[in-house]
Amino acid sequence: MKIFNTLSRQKEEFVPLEEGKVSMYVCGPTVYNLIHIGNARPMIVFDTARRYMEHKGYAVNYVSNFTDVDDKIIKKANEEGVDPSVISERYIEECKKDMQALNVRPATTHPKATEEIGGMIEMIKTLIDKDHAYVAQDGTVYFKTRSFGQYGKLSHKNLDDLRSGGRSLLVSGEDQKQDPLDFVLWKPKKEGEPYWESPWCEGRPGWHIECSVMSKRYLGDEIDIHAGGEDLIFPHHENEIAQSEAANDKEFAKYWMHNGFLNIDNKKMSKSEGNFFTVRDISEKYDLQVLRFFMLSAHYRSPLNFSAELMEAAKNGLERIVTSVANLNYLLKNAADGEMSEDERKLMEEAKRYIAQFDTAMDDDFNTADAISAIFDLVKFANTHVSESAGRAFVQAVKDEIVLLSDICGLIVDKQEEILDAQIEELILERQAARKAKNFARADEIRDTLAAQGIILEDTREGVKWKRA
RNA sequence: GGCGCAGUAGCCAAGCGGUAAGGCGUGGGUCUGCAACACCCUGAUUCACCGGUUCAAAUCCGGUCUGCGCCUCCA
Repeated sequence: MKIFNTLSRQKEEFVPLEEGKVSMYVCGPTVYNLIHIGNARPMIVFDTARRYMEHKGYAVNYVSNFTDVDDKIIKKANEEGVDPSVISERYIEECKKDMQALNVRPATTHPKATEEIGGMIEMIKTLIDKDHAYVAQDGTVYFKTRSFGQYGKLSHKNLDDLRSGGRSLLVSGEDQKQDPLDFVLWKPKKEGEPYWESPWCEGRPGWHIECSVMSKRYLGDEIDIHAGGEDLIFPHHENEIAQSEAANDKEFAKYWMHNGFLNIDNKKMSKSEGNFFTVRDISEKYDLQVLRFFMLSAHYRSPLNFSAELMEAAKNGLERIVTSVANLNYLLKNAADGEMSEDERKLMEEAKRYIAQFDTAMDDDFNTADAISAIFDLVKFANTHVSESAGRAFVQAVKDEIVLLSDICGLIVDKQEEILDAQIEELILERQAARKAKNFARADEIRDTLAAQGIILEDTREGVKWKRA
């Protein structure tokens, strides 16, 4: 399995620190609002990476944090006149709902920044002891960026370029920095802000130190994979590396993975542009499986454009897979028991090729676009070769394959059959009778009535089927 | 200014040295009372443009054009 490592800017063969195990940290959202569809991309793609690695037999320890102390949370809390924890708890719950609807599995651990303050103070102490950090007059603790020789290795920037970047780095309070490149580890509280006691002042942690500490606590000093959006490369991840490696004297993460950005109608999503969508917004119009399918249809490192037309196309594409599985379920009902025939066995051998095709794609830096094309090939195979005459074992085997591959992508394609209420059931029967009597006007009338209720009827060779619109 | 990414059919998107996957859409056909599903056929003599390397290039090198991202909170 190869993974594109931002550190080397190359695909590298994945070799875990410990055989059979993977430790993975994914930077999670700041919970001050409902998550937007851009937040959903890393959740979906790295959840898919995790699922694939588990499919390959790795035990994956997957950690993803919630940043629950931050300016935006405090601002919102002040607006509502409530404690910041009310805001963060609320949006953590909402985020978990969205994740579930996206079929993103919960992490092994979801640490919260506010519950890890002790560890942060410890790490900051260590950094001060090692002379990688210093305390300014007002109690702010800064990381001494130039004390970490490898600073810039992830973002491939050199310190002098950063300095001569043209922009003034002197924001308020910046003048007490020894160097404009230094960044905050701990900052003093302001009036009305939540704060914690520390050896330096009552205050709260800087953003970057959170992830260094939570990663260390739940995964150890050295981890296999650290992931997040590409915008986090600099400064967030660069700073994490500096903090962790300076404090622990070990390589922080072996592989750094970054997903590309999601644009809306070819523009960056932003509230001021009016093209800002939360996951919740999308869920009102689509099953979120469609969003997931859409995001996996391109490579995770490519920029991805979101639009209504593209969602429609994704919806239809996913539908093709779901329909195929529904057909197989239908065939399963009346299929004959017994061993696979010789022909079926041969066909199954052929079908195995698609699994190999899928694995090859995923092994190549999680090429989900290619992997999904393998699922489509399998669907075509099923639609062509599995018919009423097929035996149960064969139908089941083909279905299992489609479901397995879809499941690795986190796509639910085997829809549980619902029980229709008696009234609808009766209408369907009445329609059948009408059709038999060639009373098509009545038959169509019933079909329209049910369609208005969101139930679509299809008369197939094998009988009447229905599905939800 | 620094660093980086992208440009493949109407749309989306793989391929990254061996002669263009897949999906959506369009049009035609088979099936069907009709519709839907499904299946078959329909699509780039060509991969932004110009040069170069090579037996061979969408794939490598150089240049041009266009779009985009990061360098500040941001997935």
